[in-house]
Amino acid sequence: MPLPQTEAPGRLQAELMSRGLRMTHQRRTILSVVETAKQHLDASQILRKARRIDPQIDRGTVYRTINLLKRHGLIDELDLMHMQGEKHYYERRPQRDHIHMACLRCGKILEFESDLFDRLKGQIQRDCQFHIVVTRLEVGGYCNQCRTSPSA
Amino acid sequence: MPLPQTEAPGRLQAELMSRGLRMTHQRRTILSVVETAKQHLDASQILRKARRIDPQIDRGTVYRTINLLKRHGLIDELDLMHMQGEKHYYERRPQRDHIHMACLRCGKILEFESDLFDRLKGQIQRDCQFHIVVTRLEVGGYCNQCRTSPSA
DNA sequence: TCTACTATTGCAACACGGTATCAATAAGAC
DNA sequence: GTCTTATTGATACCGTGTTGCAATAGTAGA
Repeated sequence: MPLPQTEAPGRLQAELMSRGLRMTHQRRTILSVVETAKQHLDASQILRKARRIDPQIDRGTVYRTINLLKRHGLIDELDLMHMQGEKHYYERRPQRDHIHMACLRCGKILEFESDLFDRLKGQIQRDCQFHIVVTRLEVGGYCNQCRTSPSA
Repeated sequence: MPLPQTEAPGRLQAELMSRGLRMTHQRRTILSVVETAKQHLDASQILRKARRIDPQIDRGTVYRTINLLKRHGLIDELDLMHMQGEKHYYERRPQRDHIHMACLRCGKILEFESDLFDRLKGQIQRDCQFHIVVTRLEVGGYCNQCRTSPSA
């Protein structure tokens, strides 16, 4: 059951098309999965969700599309402190960078935006004369519940 | 050619012994490699260097020792923006956290300490009520030379 | 120094994320 | 519709990291 071709293209799809890339229905499917994701997905989760829409989709195509989106700066790759295995997680690149905090006990992922973080990036650019393309700040530790709950 | 048993134990070795762990000569060898490393090493580099000292050392032992050091908070694991493959790099945990900057063109790794970073961590602990165990701030971009050199 | 206990090792097989190759297919321009 | 060529699916492959198990070797205690 392919996506209806008439569907209003999401931002990712519009971005890729404006860059002159071919919009295959496999790509459309994968983009819609990434675009509507409620949490951070890894490659195999993206594949699974994409196959619910188009069961023929291949693993390789998912990896190739992820790389395409990465190269175009449309998604960010996260490790989330490698809490389970060595997989990577993806999210649409946000307007403003944020920090990911992973609770080492319950596995919850928290996000946090901060002026200090923005200023720190400015400092890096200035003091190190380093032109920043992408940043990744991940923090491992214990969230409020896990810190304070009985058997912590 | 095993390390002389009389060698003054490094800090890593002393730490592990003080925690009551068995000090095998394989561990001593691996610790000495990690401790004397001039740059960030990945697991297979650690194995190669360790085998120059003790050719019998097994890959599994290297991974087990790395995990041991990680669990005890004695080394930090880095991704260095996955510039080549999915391997991880290791370094002794420093007194003060620092930022890693990876040049996407020449591959150079720069390190940077910053008060702003320290303050940001404080803010995270306070505002998010999150108890920080480990942080990793990695930045990908272009270093000064690569930004300004002709064919950049 | 010897003994006994058990953590640790080497080995080999495995799990898994991700990549490469290549013929077949299908976007999209004309 | 036709043609060009980017993209796909299939498959084999690579490298990192893990696991199970019998053999080995630290270490504590006598």
